[in-house]
Amino acid sequence: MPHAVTLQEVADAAGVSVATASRALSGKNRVAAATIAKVRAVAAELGYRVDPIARALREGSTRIVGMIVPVIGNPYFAQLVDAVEHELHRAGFELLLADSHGELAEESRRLTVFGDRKVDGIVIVPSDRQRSAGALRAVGAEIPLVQIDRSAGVSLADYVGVDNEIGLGLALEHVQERGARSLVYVGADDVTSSGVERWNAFDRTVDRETVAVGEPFRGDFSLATGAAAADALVARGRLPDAVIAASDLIALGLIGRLREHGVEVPRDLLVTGFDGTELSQVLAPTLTTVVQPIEAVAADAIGFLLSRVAGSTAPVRSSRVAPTLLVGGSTTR
Amino acid sequence: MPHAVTLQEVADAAGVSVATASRALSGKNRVAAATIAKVRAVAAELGYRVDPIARALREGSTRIVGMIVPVIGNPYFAQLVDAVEHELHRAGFELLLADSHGELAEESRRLTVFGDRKVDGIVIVPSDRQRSAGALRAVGAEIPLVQIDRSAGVSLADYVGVDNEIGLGLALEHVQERGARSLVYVGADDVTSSGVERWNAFDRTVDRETVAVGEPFRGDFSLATGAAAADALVARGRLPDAVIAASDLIALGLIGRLREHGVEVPRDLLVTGFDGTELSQVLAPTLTTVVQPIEAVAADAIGFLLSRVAGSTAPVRSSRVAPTLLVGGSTTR
DNA sequence: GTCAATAGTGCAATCGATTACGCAAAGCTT
DNA sequence: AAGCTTTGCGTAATCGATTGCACTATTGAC
Repeated sequence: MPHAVTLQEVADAAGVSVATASRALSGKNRVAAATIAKVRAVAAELGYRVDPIARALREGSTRIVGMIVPVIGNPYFAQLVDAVEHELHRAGFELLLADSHGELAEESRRLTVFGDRKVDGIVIVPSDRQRSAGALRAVGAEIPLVQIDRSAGVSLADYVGVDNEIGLGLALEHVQERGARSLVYVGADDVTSSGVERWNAFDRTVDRETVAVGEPFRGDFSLATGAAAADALVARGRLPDAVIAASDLIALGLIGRLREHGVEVPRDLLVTGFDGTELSQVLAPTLTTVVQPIEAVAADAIGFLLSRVAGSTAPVRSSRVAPTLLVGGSTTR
Repeated sequence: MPHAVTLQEVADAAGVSVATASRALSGKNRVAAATIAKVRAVAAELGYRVDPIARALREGSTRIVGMIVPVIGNPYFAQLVDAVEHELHRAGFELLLADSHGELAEESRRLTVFGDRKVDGIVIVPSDRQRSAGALRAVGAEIPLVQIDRSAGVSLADYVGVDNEIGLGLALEHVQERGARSLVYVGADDVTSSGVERWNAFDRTVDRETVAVGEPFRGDFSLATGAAAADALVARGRLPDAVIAASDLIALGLIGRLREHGVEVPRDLLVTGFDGTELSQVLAPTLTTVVQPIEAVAADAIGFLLSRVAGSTAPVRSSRVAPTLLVGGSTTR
């Protein structure tokens, strides 16, 4: 094994002390121009690269950011991880990933490990709107932390997410324009902030004077919830004109199961999704869905995070990114 | 900030030296039983936890494993990451994740970073069957490395993946049983090992005496390839009895786009997938697909990797896990 | 009761980089 | 030319844990 080059070796080869070599490379203190050139040349020739571990020990900074998502298997989160990773790499940070599987205990354990490992910052999609707060507050007091997509309290730490009110509004407006006079909401329960917000947005925005609103169906954000909702709708007998789903997975699960019951979308029923995952745009019918600008959300979140990492003590910020509506086949007959 | 407890503080509180404290906690050298008890009690009370960075500097081991996947957005890889992460956590390792986006340069850059960061091991899905080998060999000489799902040469480093020959065989046999007399293969190009292996398996296994084999369509493993293949098939005019797709995403993209052309699966055409992603089992029609035992693959791979981390110098191993066939609606009329 | 073996512990080096401090040489002021 | 400032660089401490070596105290053998 070609034994990694140390700063000491560079210093020796350049005929200076390690201290000078370090300064020459960082350029942070006064060093003669000639010395800088010499040291840099030698370092390049020897292929010197700083040992991130030694630096981390000394500096207390690892240039690693930890991220916790509830389910990496959900394509929306996969895309989010991808976007976050991209932003971090641009800024020279690595991504330490953990999956909480939606479990509070696991989430809190991972947070502790991140603390021990001295990550420079944490990006988290809190698993529980209320009960995640404790662990977040504790860790957030020590390490810059940004909540993304979901929140456990916007006063707790910086937050970036989509504006669910706008999103639901777009979906509602659209199906009403397409003539839907009876609606059912299929979404997630009150455990997550997105679950609450989307339901509230629907509940407050829908105009009960002009449309009939059926009993909502609420589970989680998965395909399975969509499928279960389909069964329930069919069992109820009369189908609504449209279903507003709180995620693309729910919508896809719903459409798929409805088809098994002989119910075709959009022929018998309109459906809208939420997220704008790639997936929703290739299957048939393509989904009319509220598109989250994932890249923008990730960029904002990492922006917040890195400004904190750089020492900003600005008051807690909360950013809501506006989604757009993408009209597909699921509401077009 | 509650200032992390150091070993020095534990030692002071217990009235021993740091050396003894360290030995008492690790239990690796002879220390009086009473001292061990005392130190452990004090450590627990103070909430001491070793600083992984200091330990890493001293030991040269980080208890971090790096993983590189081509596209985290592909649900199959998302599930693979999930399974790998699970196995690693069980063994007390953290996961540093990077996405190569299928680019060789990016892949090699991430490998270098992993080396610098002194990860204890690397799990990689090589992006290129041939051209990934160089970087893999270089890094693999220094750090335990296991290839998973795809390979850049099974003699290069340990490898664990599905047995594509068996998988394709299952799919072929199944559609023939269902009466298909003409087939088209839709898969990935020769850049990846899976692309090559699945095509070869198809090509060698299919019995050209009893079935007509149409011109294959090859792209990558994405939805888009499936959609493009659908366009091509329709453009050709006569549809085959069945399409054997090399991934679930391809199959789903294909089915979706075919439907837009008015071609229904399985009514007009049978389709089989490959991977057994959760997704493929909820949409309608559910997919007949070759199910990869992802957990088993991940467990084997991490088993190989950790035995190397522990110092094994056994000859390079290669493990093929047998897939099974899950029959769904896409081949059932 | 002497000597060797061994258990238990502390001192100090080590991993590799960063940086406070101090010293010598050079430059500047009056 | 004496005094002061500035420049450039080396010495050594530091981050926190692990461990080789040395030293003392205890135990056992004969």
